[in-house]
Amino acid sequence: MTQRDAIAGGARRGRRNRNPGSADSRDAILAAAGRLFAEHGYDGTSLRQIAREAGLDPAMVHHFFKGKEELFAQCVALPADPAEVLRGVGEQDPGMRAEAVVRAVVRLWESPAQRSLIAFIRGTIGSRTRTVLLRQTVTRTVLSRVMSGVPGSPEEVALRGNLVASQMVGLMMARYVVRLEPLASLSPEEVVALLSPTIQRYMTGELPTAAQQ
Amino acid sequence: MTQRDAIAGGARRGRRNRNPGSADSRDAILAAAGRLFAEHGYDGTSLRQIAREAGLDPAMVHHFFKGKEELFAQCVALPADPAEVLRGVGEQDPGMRAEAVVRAVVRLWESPAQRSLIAFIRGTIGSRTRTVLLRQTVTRTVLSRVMSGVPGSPEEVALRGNLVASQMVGLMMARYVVRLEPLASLSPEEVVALLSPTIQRYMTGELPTAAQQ
DNA sequence: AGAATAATTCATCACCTGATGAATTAAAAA
DNA sequence: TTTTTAATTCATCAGGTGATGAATTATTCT
Repeated sequence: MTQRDAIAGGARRGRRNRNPGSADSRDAILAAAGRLFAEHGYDGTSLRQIAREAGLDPAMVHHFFKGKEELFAQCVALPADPAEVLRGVGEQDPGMRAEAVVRAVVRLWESPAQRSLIAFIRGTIGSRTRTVLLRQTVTRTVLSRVMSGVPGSPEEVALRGNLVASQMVGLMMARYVVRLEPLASLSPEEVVALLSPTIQRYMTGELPTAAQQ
Repeated sequence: MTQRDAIAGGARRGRRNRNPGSADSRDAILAAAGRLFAEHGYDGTSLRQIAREAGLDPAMVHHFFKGKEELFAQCVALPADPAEVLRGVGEQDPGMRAEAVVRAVVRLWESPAQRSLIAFIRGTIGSRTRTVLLRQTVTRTVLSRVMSGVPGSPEEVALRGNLVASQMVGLMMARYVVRLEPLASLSPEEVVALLSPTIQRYMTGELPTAAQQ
């Protein structure tokens, strides 16, 4: 009598005899992990919570993923290819590029990738070592595309890129992470209209220097 | 022979016979906790790490503080009284207030409170529940002061406040948390000069609306 | 001097964490 | 059909976590 007593709470062992219509266990884990990472951050989320949320045994997580780090990476790596999100932006004339940049970023954050992005932010900001990775990603893959072709010395362009990044990061934090109202409820186009002038000034406008005492 | 063998590694029990010039243990704990919370966030920092960093027994933490939550609160609550930091800003004419606002914020972040502020950010962003607290703090105690006396309907002023917050939050993240270069190395006055026009426009300038269609 | 109080260490507790390996069962491949 | 592979559960490990209570020693109060 190897068969378990059906009345005893524990689920039967072994492979399930059918996928009852719903998604794969692997996807269930990814979905649950995405929600929880986005809500409680990396350290604040345990594999057992994820398994419980997905209705599975904790060991399944290790069966499908090498460990917590890999699961987090899988949850967070998908959001979007920067090259894809910023497609066409680099070819726009720098003097009119701001609107395209803001629109691309807002589009991305309105997409289903939003949860992964929030998880990424929460998981990344929480640790200094992970923050280094964020900085490299931002400068090498995002800013290089956004700022390509902008006139000026390399240092000046780098500074302009930093300013652009500061406003865009602030937008993401305020609108999507902290959810300040009424900013969080604005339509995408309203956001584009409100921020584009700032971004354009940072990219190609006049940059004031510090007043000499 | 209740006395411990001096050769055995363990330190002698009981109260230390003198403060050898250095700071109190309580302060050592606060200092170590501040550093570690700022570096690894709330969940990523353990009481044992803090005690080790401070050169003390882990039980000391519970002797001086009720628990981890209270220690974090003590580390993070001190940074600054918003009323103090923004002293005088509210009385400035709204049409010329931006510079004062940016300068006050940058001054605060250049002060010794910086570590606590970073710890606060790291600890707060990591969790959704804590983020709610951040939102209330920002809107009720900071924005209300910054935006007092700005003309316009309440909704419009709230939106302007959100925009100001988005740029200031972005500045803090980019310059102090992520440390984008060259922005992180600029002098305070250069930062003030670069950001003030944006802040002023958000506070009292023209706000473009979304283009129809 | 004696009593009260504060600082310090130690030995634990109960719990949670990520991880591993074996056993069991179904599906897929041969 | 037989074999192989994949999915699932269980029992468990070693270690870290926050927390507590008692024992020990010094300082301070009376």
